[in-house]
Amino acid sequence: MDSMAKILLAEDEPALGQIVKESLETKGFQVLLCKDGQEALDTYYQAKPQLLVLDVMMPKKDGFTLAKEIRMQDATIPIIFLTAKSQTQDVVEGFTLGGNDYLKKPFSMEELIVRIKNLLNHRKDQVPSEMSIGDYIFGFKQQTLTYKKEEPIKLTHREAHLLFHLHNNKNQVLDRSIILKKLWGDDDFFNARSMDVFITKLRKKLKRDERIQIVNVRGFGYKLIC
Amino acid sequence: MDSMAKILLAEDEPALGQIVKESLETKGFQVLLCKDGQEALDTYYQAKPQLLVLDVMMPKKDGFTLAKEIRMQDATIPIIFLTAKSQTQDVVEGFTLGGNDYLKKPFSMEELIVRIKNLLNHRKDQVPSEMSIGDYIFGFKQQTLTYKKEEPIKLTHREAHLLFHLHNNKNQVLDRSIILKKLWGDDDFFNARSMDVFITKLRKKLKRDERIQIVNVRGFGYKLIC
DNA sequence: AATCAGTGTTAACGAGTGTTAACCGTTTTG
DNA sequence: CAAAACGGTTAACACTCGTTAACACTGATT
Repeated sequence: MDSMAKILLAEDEPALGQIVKESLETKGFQVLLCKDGQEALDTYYQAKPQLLVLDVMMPKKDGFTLAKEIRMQDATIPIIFLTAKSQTQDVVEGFTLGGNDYLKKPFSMEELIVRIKNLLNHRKDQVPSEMSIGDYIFGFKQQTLTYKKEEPIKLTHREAHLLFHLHNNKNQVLDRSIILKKLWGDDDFFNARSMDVFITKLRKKLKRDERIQIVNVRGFGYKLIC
Repeated sequence: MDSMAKILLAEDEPALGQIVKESLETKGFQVLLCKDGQEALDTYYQAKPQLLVLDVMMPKKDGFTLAKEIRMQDATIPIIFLTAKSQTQDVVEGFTLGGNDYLKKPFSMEELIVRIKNLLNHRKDQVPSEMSIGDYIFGFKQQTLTYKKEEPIKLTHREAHLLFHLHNNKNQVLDRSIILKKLWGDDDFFNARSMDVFITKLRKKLKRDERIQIVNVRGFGYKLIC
């Protein structure tokens, strides 16, 4: 299984990229090495790898921006970020949940391999594609909400991710800034307002079961009650 | 209350499973014994237990993988892992946060029972979602006050928390500074006045049942009488 | 190339929530 | 009794959030 896995590696420093590529290949992975973010995005669409290893600082498109675009296409593909130690902790942490992980440079190859194997193996188990919310069934990967036996309601990427995090923290207050960093990568005024819009959209789509509520906690965040 | 608690026990070794099941049953728990991870997952969905005791090493689906899936459904259900001593410490520790705990095999039944009771009791303290105050039903989680069969009155976050603390200390004087520190994080002049405003608001919303009163104890705090 | 549908962002306005100030009566203190 | 302290209540205010709609961007289709 692992032996066939296709890995996309985006690293702008040629020497490092080559070493990592070769090391991974000796472990039986197929490695696609890209030297900048744009090339990585193109390669992603073309080759559909099972896992991404992205340098954060890259020409043309940085790792986070790239990751966000790819997450629009695939909500669950595991991503490992390679970060320089100068990278601030909190920015990185915003990305580490979900199918993500990160490694600080310099890192050992063993460590990278362990994490790759871990993400590839446990992936299927980590995100059970369907979860129940009240009388709804929420298909995260399918991006659908199904009320009892009715026609599934389609969710957009943002809606599905937002609901996913709310559900993971159901009956607890989920901090605005945590959601914003996870979904938008940053916490600024406009993102915050955008998020409010999606809360409205989710409330509409969830209103068939009145036991389910998304309650606001002023100044802190939202709480999914079910 | 505990006596009615449903516990899911997943343990692949039949002899051990049977012993634990019977021991817990003599303590008044209802025990659902499953012999592998897959069966446990099915049983979980069907029976909705209040607590899980999972062997880590099991056929079909190991305890950690199982726990992850169940956590997607319920982020707060307490889980106790049973681990062989060969299990490395650090792997186990990754799972001990949240509502989790673990026991190294071999373990004593007393120890298991203590931990079960501990987790079940703590949990109840954490979220007794509904409590009755006179003829009202106070939904703390839902932030509502329902008088008999009428339309629920909505409470704001502050109102709900304030009432929650008053109710937790009903018929006793609750010190001003304690509430202020818990709800406002600090005890200063302005917060104190703000709190008085909320007391007024609560009194209004509680006035349908005249047996309920929020009495001021000059210089000390408030007392909820019901 | 032009149009269209889907998605996400920005803007604008109104409603909800919490804080502060002001005024009042009551109780305590000197 | 007068002054001070305390608390009740209301209203004004500032800030946050809910909601709608317009707009921008992307891909797909014709």
